[in-house]
Amino acid sequence: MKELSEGLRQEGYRFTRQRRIILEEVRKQQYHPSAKEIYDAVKIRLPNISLGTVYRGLGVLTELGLIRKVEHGEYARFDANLAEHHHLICTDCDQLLDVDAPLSEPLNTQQFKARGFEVQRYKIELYGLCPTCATERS
Amino acid sequence: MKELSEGLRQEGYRFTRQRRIILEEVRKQQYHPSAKEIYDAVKIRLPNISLGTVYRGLGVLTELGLIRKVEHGEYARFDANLAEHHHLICTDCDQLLDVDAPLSEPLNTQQFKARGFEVQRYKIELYGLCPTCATERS
DNA sequence: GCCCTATTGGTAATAATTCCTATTACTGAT
DNA sequence: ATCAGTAATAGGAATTATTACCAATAGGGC
Repeated sequence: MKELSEGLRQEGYRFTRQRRIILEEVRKQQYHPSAKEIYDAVKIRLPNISLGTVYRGLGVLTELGLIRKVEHGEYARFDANLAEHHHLICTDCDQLLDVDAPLSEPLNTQQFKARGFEVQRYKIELYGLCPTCATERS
Repeated sequence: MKELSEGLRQEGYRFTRQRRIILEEVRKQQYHPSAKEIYDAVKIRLPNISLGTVYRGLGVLTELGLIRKVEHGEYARFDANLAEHHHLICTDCDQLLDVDAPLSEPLNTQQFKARGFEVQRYKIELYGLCPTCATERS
């Protein structure tokens, strides 16, 4: 949690019990929890926490780079897995899955510089069949 | 418009004046209009059209592949530019811009097959500085 | 033109996210 | 340790994009 308390202080934020527990709970989740799901999990430990605090906390954690926000579909999801990975959205069952593998050929971000874009990071979303649905089709 | 009328019929949809004009107006827009902006533009030509019809029309057009839906930020945006291109979200001014260039090295989608994923298409979102903001920084 | 059914318009409902305000709790300095 | 100043919180209400609903209308195959 040192990265949290120091990260917060560096940006002028405060290290609060709520934010610590929000981060802990996001890290416990396996599958891209929504703000509401995180709220429910945190609420067990902090029964008085409000949904607004969770939203604000998630925003701060995202800003600090301690979690990732995945915007897809009707609500945002959060992800504490910071290793390079991409997301597959199954066009059959509509699930969001991790593809835990870096690209075999990393994307050359320099190529966009010629057009004036300075790329800092990128996100790849793959659409197709997840392993389960792909098997069922064959 | 033949691709629209035939595409619609193929899927059991009907070719209506509303859908035709929605497509025409999306094609007129340069910068990823929102559903509301399309609604406003269509409303000039069809003053009685309802927002729900525009949403439904955009959904059908997206399903037929005649337009693309770009989900980012607080609302969805639509794009009639079907040429391969990617999107840059400027981390400074928060604008969504087209990067009208295919990748110098196309993404190898076969690499995911080994993990059981059958990739049909993919979307790359670049985050960084747009030409305007990049210039202002230097 | 007739009939069947998808579509429309208008409105109400839904749901994610943000906003507002009084209260509480850190923080840094004394 | 106490105090003052400031930022964060809880709780609820407000906002807003998107969907759902339903009676009336209009494609389009015959």
